[in-house]
Amino acid sequence: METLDEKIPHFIREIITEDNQTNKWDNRVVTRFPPEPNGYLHIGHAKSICLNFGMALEFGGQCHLRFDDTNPVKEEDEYVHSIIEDVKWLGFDWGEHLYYASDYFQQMYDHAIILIKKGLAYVDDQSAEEIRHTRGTLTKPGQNSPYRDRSVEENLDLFEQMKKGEFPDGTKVLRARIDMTASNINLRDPVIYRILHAAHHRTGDDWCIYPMYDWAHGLEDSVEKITHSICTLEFEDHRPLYDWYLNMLEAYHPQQIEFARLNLAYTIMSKRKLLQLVREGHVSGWDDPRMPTISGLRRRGYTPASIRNFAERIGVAKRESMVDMAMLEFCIREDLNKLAPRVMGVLDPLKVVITNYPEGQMEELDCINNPEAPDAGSRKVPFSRELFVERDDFREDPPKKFFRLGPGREVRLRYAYFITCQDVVKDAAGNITELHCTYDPATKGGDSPDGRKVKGTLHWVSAQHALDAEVRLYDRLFTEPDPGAKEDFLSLMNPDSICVTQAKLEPALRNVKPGYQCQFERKGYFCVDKDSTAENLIFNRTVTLRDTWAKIEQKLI
RNA sequence: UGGGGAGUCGUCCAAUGGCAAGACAUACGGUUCUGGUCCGUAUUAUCGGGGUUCGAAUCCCUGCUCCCCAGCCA
Repeated sequence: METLDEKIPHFIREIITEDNQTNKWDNRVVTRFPPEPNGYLHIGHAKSICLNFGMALEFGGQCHLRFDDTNPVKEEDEYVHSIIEDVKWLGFDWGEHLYYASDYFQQMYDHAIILIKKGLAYVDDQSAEEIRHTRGTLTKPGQNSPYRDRSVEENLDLFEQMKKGEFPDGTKVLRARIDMTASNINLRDPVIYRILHAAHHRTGDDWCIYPMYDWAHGLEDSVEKITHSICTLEFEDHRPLYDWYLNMLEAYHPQQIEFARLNLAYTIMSKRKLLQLVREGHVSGWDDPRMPTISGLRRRGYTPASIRNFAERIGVAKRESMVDMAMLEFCIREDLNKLAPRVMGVLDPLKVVITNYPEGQMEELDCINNPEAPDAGSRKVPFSRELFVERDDFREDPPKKFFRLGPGREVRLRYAYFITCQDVVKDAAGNITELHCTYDPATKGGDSPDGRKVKGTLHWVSAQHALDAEVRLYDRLFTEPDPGAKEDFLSLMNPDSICVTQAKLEPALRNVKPGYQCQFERKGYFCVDKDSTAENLIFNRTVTLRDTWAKIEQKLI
């Protein structure tokens, strides 16, 4: 597995290095990636995955994949499968260490009993609403529950009855007995167990009480002997609770470390909102190529290495930030530039007739597959009298610095010939339908023996040999940098986030299969979509090439 | 406004009292049969105010701004 050579220093790397020096964990490094299976993984999770697996790899440790499945009403098997697939695809290996929080339900229950016996937990009969009211506010302390001082025996008995299903949902909870006046709200007698008569995707109807995150998570980390429990910033003020539980239980006690989650401009990272996009059909699914999900990026043509490199480049810190999409795009271009074979495809075809080229003649021209990879060799591409070029490569009235085709202008057809535009053919409405050009037979292959220079080189395909294909061009999903900040984020969706065109491709692409990636010269990197068939080729544009001309043109306007 | 965090180029992110670095982006130039790639050059930053120090992004004081927390979600 290849990732960036340069390791950018960050505080977590530093902590682990220091822990190893001081022998804090007997030189063990055990991390974990603990997703809740209630949605598909996104690029923000990729950052966490790369961090957790990356640290384990770098320090010769181990990273566990653990499903934090403590809430049966939101979790589904489909999600665990997608998560497994995505983490694997990113290139990481958890070995034997695939775990589920639900595997620890009995242990968690046993530990709860220990807590009760220590007088540190009690069964509360208050309703959710009452609990909310007595919790106090940010500035006002809470009040003790009237059930707070039940005897250990009564708590034990009630808790057992809760487990046996003798109470309906919401009628009782088990709470930690900490401090209702704590300035940290998480410490105001947090709920440990709630009653939920719901089928769990793995344990079925075995349980009708389910542990809350804070109770479950520390215990999971503890039984797995995690050393560094890395999570995001919003759990910072849960750490005192994490520590309290483990201390009271006198259990093995990992160190929780928080870092800033990834925010990417012009997209959203909230699972809830992503789910909404899927459920309401604003996108085609979790793997819609416009989605910031791992599966969406994969379908879009992003490679695992590009995502890992991205994760390394953006670094790890505690300050909230918004990463530029340009960074991600740079990473995928960088990777695909080395790997992707070049091919010619015309996205918006304009017919060109080479008037002095013999009718019925065809020749096969040598084209280099990848100038970045000499070993990739070359291929033959058919050339004939009628071709397609990109409509945008011709201007009837060329602006300044436009090097492409225009009336009377000469350009090179890549690997083919120099051609000169002689005539512009239009329909009754004035639309350009065809260009009549002449070619210089002496320039075969694309070089002029007389040393004549030409400023533009165009890609092309032979009309009679061309393949038809559907090409899907993607743009950012939202029109504003931080759509997630608005509740009404749907109104910020980019109406042009997908644009479908009928393209003409060189025939070598006839048998490509889903997942195949290439560069359409001068246009961008593309991959064959999973819905593509031999009869109906479908390509997704992964990312455009850097486009200097577009910038120049932008400035002219 | 109680508690917990965070403020360094446009965007990410380094520096651990000793020359404010790198990447992306941007601009310009070179190379080029992709206006791609590659190469070179350049621009731009320590939240404000005090203090300590020979020396402060870093330490102290003070102010400001931003983020998170009042689920029987994670």
